[in-house]
Amino acid sequence: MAAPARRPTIKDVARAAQVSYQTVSRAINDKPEIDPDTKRRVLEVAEQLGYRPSRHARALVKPRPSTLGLAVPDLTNPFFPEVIAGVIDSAAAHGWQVNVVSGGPAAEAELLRSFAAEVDALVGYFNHLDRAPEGLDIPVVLLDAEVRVPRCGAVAVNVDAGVRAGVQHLLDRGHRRLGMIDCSTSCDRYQRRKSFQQALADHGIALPADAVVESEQSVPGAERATHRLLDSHPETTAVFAFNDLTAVGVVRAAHARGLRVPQDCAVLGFDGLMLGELITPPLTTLHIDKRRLGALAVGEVERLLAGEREPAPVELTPELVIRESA
Amino acid sequence: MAAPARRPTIKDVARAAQVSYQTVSRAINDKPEIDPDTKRRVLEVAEQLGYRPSRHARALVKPRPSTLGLAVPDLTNPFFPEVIAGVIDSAAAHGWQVNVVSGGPAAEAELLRSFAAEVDALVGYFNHLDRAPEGLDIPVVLLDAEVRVPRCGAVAVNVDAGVRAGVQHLLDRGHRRLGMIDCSTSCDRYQRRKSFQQALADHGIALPADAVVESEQSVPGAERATHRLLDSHPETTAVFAFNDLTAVGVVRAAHARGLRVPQDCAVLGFDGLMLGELITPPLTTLHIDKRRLGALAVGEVERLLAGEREPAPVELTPELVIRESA
DNA sequence: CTGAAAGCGCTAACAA
DNA sequence: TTGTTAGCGCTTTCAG
Repeated sequence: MAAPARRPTIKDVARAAQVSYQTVSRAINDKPEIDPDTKRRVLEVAEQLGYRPSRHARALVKPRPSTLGLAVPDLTNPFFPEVIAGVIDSAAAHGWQVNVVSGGPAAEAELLRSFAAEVDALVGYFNHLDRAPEGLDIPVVLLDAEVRVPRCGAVAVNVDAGVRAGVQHLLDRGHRRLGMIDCSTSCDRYQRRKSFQQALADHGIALPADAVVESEQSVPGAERATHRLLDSHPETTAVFAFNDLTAVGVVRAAHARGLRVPQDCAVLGFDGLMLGELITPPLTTLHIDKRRLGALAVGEVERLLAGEREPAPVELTPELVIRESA
Repeated sequence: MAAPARRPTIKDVARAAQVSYQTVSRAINDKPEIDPDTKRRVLEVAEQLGYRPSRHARALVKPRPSTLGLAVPDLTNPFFPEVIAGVIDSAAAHGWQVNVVSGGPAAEAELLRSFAAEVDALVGYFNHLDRAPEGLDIPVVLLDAEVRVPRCGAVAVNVDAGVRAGVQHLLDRGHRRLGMIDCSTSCDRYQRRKSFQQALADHGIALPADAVVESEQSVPGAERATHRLLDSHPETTAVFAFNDLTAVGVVRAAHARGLRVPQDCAVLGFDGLMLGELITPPLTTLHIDKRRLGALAVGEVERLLAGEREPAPVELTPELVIRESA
């Protein structure tokens, strides 16, 4: 009968090397109290047997966090991969792995339950959660959360500051008839809209209610929304888009209507994606340092793991990058 | 003295519920041999205590693969997030988590060692590995691997077929003076170049050696490379780009030289990124179903896990998508 | 239906 | 320097 394809354990190594299995443990863990020769021999045998310690057995004995769960709504939106990269890089510095899940709202509830069971901490966008993921005793860091959740870390983008900087820029350029393409799918539901309305109000600029139009968070969705906006408000000279992805849609719709960007219709994005630099005209946008966002989230995980109860929410302020679209 | 913040274990639940801890096990594992009432009560207590079973202890007792490692070279390249999405989705169907690592070649060797220790299978792009990752007894699936590696699964893109379809298209459009922007960073090092040269040779079209120019895999890199190409070969009427990212660079460089695309200089991409649809003019490209690529890779993992030794390499053929750039 | 006992692979005491 | 003994949290026999 053939030997079972079972992975070799520490005991197999011990047997093969003619030592007790604790000695093997010492060898592979680089402990001082072991004879160099024995160690070398043990290591050799281990190598030869293809031995690799079981992470589960190890984790059982010395429990320390090893895996971080990261939930993003949509890998297709170029915003998120950069956040992921930021998380992965900083997590690596702590020796943590990153488990990524990506799923729409539907997946969220169910997914999260099983997912969370497998990680030592959780960071992510939880759009449709009014409160913290329930029954989790692991640290949770919310990204762009609309509300503060007790016992959860949070890193947010200072949308208000960003929107105000954008509005200021548009006003500086002489625009008075503004419109907005907004999306409701984000965690900071309507934050951009509220800030936009408030900023204009503060400047005494009128904004018809239907000059803010709702859109899917996609290029074609934004194109349709823009047509609706410009149909009802052809006098619009500048459009504030929910993000760069939708801004691209706005530009396309404007072009389709024979409008020049920015002369006839200025377009302002949000996010600062590479994509925005590449289209014609290059997008003026409120740039967010997405990698840093990810890194900050990991920082919060660290604090939570260290026992901090209610870390103050961390904020990232977008920076106006003026290119050609506005 | 305050209670330690230790996570409740199965024993804590047992104590609280006044049963033995095996009974708790039965309850949480939905075993038949348990009184419904007891079960409900136990579950209640567990819930209330915030009990969650330890994945490590579980995995120790019933060893079954739970985590899949996924290595991609660059999260910033929009190609990879889609592959990741494909992997995550199919992995989820198996109840597997996905650990993502992203790292350049530098990270690769060292990273991989520690990374691989934590996963039950590995799929990814291993650019600079001539042979399979060593000393891994876990299943490995290579993406776009240049060479077959014993005992490893592989899913590859049929670059040759793609390139030939692209070349055919260019020739059909009447182009005879072709150039290529190639990158060396990929796993299928020089595969595109070789196919390109061969395809042209098969059609009896001359291709000067320096009409294939090497580029960084980035937009600005491709811009520079294109200028070099067009400086030495101003007669070029069509450029085959390594991928869509570089194709964007080619288009920009052409525009910068006052060339119209495609009239003065046609540009053909590879990959089929959303980005390509969004730029001006929209890119004609060889579209790869990236999600499917990821899904296929998971399929190979499954086979390897099932004990198959040398699965035949799986191939995906790019599809020509004709838009406006060529 | 429920409890007791063994053991998964490993590390950390403690002895020798 | 090495081996012995526990025990991490859990599932699975096997008795009761």
